[in-house]
Amino acid sequence: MVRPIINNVSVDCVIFGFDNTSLNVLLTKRELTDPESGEVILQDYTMQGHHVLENENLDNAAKRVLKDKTGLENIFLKQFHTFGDTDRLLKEKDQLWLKTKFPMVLNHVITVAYYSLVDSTKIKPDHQHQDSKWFPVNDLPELGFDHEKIIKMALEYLQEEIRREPIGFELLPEKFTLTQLQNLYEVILNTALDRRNFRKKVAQMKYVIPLNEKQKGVAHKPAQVFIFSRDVYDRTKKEKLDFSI
Amino acid sequence: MVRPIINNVSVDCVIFGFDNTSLNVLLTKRELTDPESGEVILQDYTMQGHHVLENENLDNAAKRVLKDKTGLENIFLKQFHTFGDTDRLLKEKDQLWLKTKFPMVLNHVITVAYYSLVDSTKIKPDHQHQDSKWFPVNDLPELGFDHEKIIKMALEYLQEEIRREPIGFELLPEKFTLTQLQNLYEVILNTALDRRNFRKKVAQMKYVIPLNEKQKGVAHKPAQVFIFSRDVYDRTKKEKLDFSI
DNA sequence: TTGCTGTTGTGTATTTTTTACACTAAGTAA
DNA sequence: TTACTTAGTGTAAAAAATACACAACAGCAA
Repeated sequence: MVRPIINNVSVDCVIFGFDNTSLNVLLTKRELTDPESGEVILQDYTMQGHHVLENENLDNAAKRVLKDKTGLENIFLKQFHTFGDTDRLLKEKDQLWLKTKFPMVLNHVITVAYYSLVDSTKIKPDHQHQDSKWFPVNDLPELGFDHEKIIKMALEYLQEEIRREPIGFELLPEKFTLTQLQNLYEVILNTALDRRNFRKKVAQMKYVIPLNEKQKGVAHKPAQVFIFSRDVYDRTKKEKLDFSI
Repeated sequence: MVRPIINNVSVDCVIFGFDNTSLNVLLTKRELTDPESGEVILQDYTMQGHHVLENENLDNAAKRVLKDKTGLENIFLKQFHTFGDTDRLLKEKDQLWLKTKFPMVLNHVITVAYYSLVDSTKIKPDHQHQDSKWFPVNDLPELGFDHEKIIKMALEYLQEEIRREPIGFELLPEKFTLTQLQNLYEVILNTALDRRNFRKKVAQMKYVIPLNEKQKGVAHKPAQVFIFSRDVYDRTKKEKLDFSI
C-alpha cells in the first residue's frame, strides 16, 4: 500500500560519518543533461530529502530517508531545525531541476531537518553506489537548494550537543581506541586537545570501558580497545551539573 | 490583501514572561458551551497558534503570532522544534473543538514551535484582556492538543540556551537589579545560586553595565540598577571557550 | 638480532575556576 | 530612634583545567 505524500512538507537528513581524519557528510549527485546536445547543464549535490507521507510521523519519515540512503536502522537521529523560507527552492538551477524531474512539487516546501551520526564502516555495500559520496564537512562541493545552510547549521548543533551528551560514539565502530575518540572530538570541535588531559577526562567516564584486547595489524605499539556502554551511561548520568552561571 | 493559509502547517509560540517570582507562560482560554443547555463542555488553555500563510516565512509567521498576542515586535524568538505526530490533534476534546470552530482544519497539522522571551511589563494594555493569562510554567492549567509537551520542551531548550547566551535579559525590564537577575536565573534553572558568587560572575560580564541610579520606592536599602548592552556583548564575545571535554 | 619508526601510555606542578560562607550598610516605616 | 528588610562585599579551600616530556611496545627492514 502506497501512501500519498504531503506535497509541501519534506524531511532532510544530514548524515555525518567519520573516517578518523575528517567529519564527512553523505551527499547524492544531482545531474541534468540537455536532451539534445547531451551537454551537462546542472551538476551538484544534495541531501536528497523525501516528502513526508500522509499519516506519517516526522521522525519516521526521517528514519525512512536514512534507511533509504544507508540501509541502516536504529541510528542516532536528531531533529534540529525546520527550514521554511519561501525562496528556498527558487534559485534558477533548482527550479530547472524541479520542473524537469518533479513537476508536481510546489515552490514552497517546508523541510524539517535532522542530523544523524552513523558508523560509516557499517553501511551496507549495496548502498555504496547510488551516486552517493562522502564529503568533508569543511570542504563541501557545490550544493543544491539551501542545503549548504542546512549542513552548516547541523554542524553547529552537533558541536553543541556533543559537549552535553555522549553521542560521539555513534560515529565510531563499536570498538575503538582513545586516539580515535580524541581525533573525533578534535575534528568535530575543530580544536586541538591535549592527549593526557583528554585521557584523564575519559577515565572519569565510567561508560567508556576498556576491553582486554589490543589493536591489531598496526606497525607500532597497539592501542587498547574500548567500548561505549549506553547502559552504564544511563545509569550514572543523574545530574549534569555544568551550570555555566 | 488577505493571503490564504497553508492548511497543514502552523506555528506555535511559547511566550515566556517573568514576574520576579516565577517563569510564566501566556495562554489563551478555549471554551465550548453546549448551545442548548448552555453548559460548559470544554474548558482549557492553548497557545493559540496560527497557520502559516502562503508565501510567508516561518519566522515571520511566528512574529505575527507574537504581535497578535502581545502587541510587541522585535522580540526574542527562537525556533526550537517541529511537532508533527499524526495523532497530535486527535484527542477527543480537540477534535470536538476543531470540528466546531475550525471545520476546515485538517487532522494532521505540523506545527513549528518557537519560544519567545518578553518583558511582561511591556505588554500593551489592549492585549491584556483576550482571555489570555499568565501561568507559572511549573503549574500549568489543563492544556489542549499537545501543548503541554511543547511547553515542557520549550523550557528545556530555554534552560540550555540560557547557559550559553545572554538571553535572560530579554525577560527583564531594561533596567534591573542584580537580585532580579539572580532570581531569574534561579527560577529558570530551577536551582539556588550563591549571591556573592553570582555577583562575581556578573561582574565579569562587561555587557552588564551599572548605572548611576538606584532602585526607588522600596522599603529597604535600594539596589543599584543595571542595563544589558547587546552591543558590548557582541563586541566582546569572541570565543566562548567552554569546552566540556 | 638489532635498530629504526611511529604511536601508545603515563604523572606532576601550576593556574584557574568554583564553592562555601557571614557581617555591615542603606533606606523606609513605625 | 529603632526595627525591619534587602543590598553589598572578601577570603580561604577545593576542584578542575592546563601545560608539558619521556619510556614502552610492536612491526619492519637491514
